[in-house]
Amino acid sequence: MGRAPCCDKNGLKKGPWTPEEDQKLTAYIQLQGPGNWRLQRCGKSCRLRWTNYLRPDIKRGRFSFEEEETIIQLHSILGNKWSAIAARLPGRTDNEIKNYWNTHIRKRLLRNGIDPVTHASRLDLLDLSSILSSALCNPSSLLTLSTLVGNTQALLNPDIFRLSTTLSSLKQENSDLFLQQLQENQLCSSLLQNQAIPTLSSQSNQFQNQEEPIPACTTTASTGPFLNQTTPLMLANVEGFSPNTTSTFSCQNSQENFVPLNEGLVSQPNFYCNSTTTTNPTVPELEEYSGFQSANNCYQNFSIDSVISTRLTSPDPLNSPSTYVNSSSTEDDRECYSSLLKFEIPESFDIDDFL
DNA sequence: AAACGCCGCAACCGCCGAGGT
DNA sequence: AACCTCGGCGGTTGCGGCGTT
Repeated sequence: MGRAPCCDKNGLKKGPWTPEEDQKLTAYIQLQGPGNWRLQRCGKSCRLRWTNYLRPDIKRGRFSFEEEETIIQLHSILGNKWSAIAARLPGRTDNEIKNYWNTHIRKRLLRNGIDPVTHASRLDLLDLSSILSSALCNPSSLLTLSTLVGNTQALLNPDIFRLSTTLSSLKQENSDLFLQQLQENQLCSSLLQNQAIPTLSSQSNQFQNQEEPIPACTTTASTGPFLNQTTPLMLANVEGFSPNTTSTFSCQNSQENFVPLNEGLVSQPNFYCNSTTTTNPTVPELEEYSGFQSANNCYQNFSIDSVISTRLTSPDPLNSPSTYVNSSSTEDDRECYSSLLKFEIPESFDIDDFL
């Protein structure tokens, strides 16, 4: 206990590495191989520099969407075992994954109402706007939402409860009008057209029939803490976020039919928004990132995060940042949100009443 | 243009276990 | 058995870049 840092011994150099030092270390390792990390810096520093930066097989650049999903899935099983997670992500280091988790994924999970430690869905963390926007665009989810909220009173947020109950009653009282409004909407019309597209349904049959229980995970994740802790809530959420709904919405620049909502309500729409589809959205592109594609990816099948995260840029593994919507969004983001929420709200629906 | 604050990442720190003496 | 060294790991920090005011 309390041992002095190794770098304090012998006056070894600390701090950022210079290109010359990098060259030296690389040349040394190419000659001698890794190990015996005692050069002009402490062994630890040399080893870290090599494993985290100089190693030739390190993959540089942004994490791809698939990598992100893998990290989340593995984290739900392994916890903060970064080295174990890194071992399953070729070219990525534990340090890189750890940093990415702390700076990106963790925040995103929190925004989406998921505890990043337990991966449990927490309504008290969930952004109310997520629920509202999804519920409004998917009337079939209203009752599910109500059920979800009713079944989780321990976590109940009064705003969410009011939201769900009011939306449910709204749907029941004015279901014809409500559905008509949605169907007349351009985007929701495209939803109805796209529902018959087989490529989506082929790999997400478990979501098609909402009466059917989602099959148990067949991977090793089935025994992990994630499923045990989160399945009930996740199921409820997934029911509300059918892949059809997700695939329907896309970025369009047109502002027609857009009814501005309260700023807070549009801060976090729940649909992937690929920049490549801004003018001509296509189902395959959305499908690619929908999170429902991978049949053997257990986490994706259950992850609310997979469903409600909003991707704004193309997931080019090298250049594209994995940008997700948050409350401090840019103008571009807002433009995207605006088009995402191109529907009309029935007059009887009082937004202010929710807020 | 300058000041300020935020964010991301590289590097460091402290602890632990394995292996050697 | 006790001690030491080393490699490995997760947590934390500090600096530089960038955006905002």
